[in-house]
Amino acid sequence: MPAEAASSGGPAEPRERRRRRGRARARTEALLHTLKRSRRVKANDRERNRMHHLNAALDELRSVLPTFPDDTKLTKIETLRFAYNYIWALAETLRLAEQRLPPPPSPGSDAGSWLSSASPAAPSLCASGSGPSSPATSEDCAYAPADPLRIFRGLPLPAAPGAPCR
DNA sequence: TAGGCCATCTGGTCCT
DNA sequence: AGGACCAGATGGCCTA
Repeated sequence: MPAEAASSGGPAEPRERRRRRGRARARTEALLHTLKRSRRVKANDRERNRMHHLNAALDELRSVLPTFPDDTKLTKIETLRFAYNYIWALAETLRLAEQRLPPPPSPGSDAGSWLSSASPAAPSLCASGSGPSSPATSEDCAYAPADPLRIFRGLPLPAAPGAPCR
């Protein structure tokens, strides 16, 4: 190897060689750019896919929540809050029902043992961490039902009992 | 027109 | 190294 090649771009380097080196660098930079670009495009594709899956799961959740004929589609945040309160209300309903039931006939049976916990250990969605016995008390979760049977998504109690509140 | 909701892009971080 | 996850930014659409 000649001495001039060791020092990069020294004054002794022939012009032609410098030019070739510049072209090579430009080529690798362009290659790097396209590589980065294609990785980014692939990552975008995956991210889009991931969000589609997330939305599909959210749609599934919506589909099992009680809705009303003229109901508009729940937003994402509404769906999550509604589901949270719905689960809490169902668990509370079971708890109340269990309190009124006679003790199970066969003590050994574990049927119904899943009902025995006083209330669901509801994971709180709220930063303030409301207790398991009631859902949602923080500002973010301001949709806490006062009545366990009240399935709703955030508006005041219905005027008439039984009327769907939304 | 402002505000809410949403989809998408993007760069950073963590995990396998 | 590559993928998953996350949060911020941006722009479009819709409604009051």
